[in-house]
Amino acid sequence: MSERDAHDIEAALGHYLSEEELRQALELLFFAYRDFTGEPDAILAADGFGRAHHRVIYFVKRNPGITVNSLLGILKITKQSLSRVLGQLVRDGYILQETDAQDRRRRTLTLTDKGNELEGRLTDCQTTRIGRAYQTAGADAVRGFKAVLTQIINGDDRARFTGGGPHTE
Amino acid sequence: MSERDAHDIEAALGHYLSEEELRQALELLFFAYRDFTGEPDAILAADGFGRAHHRVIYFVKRNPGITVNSLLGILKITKQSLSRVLGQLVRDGYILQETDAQDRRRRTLTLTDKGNELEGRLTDCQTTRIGRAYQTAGADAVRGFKAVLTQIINGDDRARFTGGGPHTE
DNA sequence: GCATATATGTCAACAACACTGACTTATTTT
DNA sequence: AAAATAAGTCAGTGTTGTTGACATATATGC
Repeated sequence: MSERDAHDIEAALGHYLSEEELRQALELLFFAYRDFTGEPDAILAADGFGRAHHRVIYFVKRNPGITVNSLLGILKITKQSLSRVLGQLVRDGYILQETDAQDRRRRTLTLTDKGNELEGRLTDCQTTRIGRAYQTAGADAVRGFKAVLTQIINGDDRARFTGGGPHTE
Repeated sequence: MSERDAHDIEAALGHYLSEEELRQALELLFFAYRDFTGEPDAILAADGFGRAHHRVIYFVKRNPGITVNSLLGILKITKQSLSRVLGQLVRDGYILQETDAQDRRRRTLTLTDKGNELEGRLTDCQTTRIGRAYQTAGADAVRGFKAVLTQIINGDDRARFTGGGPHTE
């Protein structure tokens, strides 16, 4: 069967979106994510950290006072995986961990000055890249970019982007 | 300083794109990529494979007869990292490796029937997700999605998406 | 008050996946 | 014949995820 035949059959079955079109999307996501994480990874490696540390620092910055459990909910990794990374960041003075006054079982997490400094350097890499892409592509494209990415995200986390600001539950 | 003041200062400095706007993009990429890779990861785990195997299978499917070196250029990992994964896939009968007739130093890679079957199952997960997102977001949004992602990709790989079909060099 | 649930932390073992560095073999190019 | 290229291999290391078992402190429900 030729490529042409395959396409005809696809169309006949009502597949408006060709396999080629969809595969292009897979590849865009692969290459974009690869390059998007490349620069921060290099900075982190210099401090002896990895991408997991970046994610923790980022979401603590975005959700000051977040609890360990909420962070686990965002990252969708195990407690033991987070513990190793979070423990390092607390020991090395990037994250401050305090007992919550309302519920003394909980530990609230906030960035120290040192943590804020590193977070800024890491995030700058990425916002600069995104900012350039946004400006080149234009405001209309940005709306489309956000609309499609929002739909790619599983329903339970999609609300983070359809409502107001960041939230943790 | 209030949030409002911060925004005013940002605007005064000519930052058309607010930090909030750009951080939202970072998060969209994080959550979308996390969920985008979640289902295939589960399928792969059942076969004793990981995400690295998926990438190899995918790009061999897309570039039949690709050489080891070209694959390294796409994945941007070391020869030793690829070797482990590729070796498994060849041994387990997912990928066929043949000496190139033109240049006998080269090994060309193609999927076996077994490899094609697995590739199909993995890609189906992802194209279904993307297809749904595309249909919900609409054709206009899809153009924006592609435009922004293309700009996020480093210049040397951007041409993959601005010209014709897939290529390997 | 006591039982239960929740939040957190920890120990141990394991696997996937990336890295560096050093080296070999076969083949092609100059 | 020498140099460059393509591929493969061996050894060691580090990050990041997993499972399973268990411990401690605190809060909540009856």
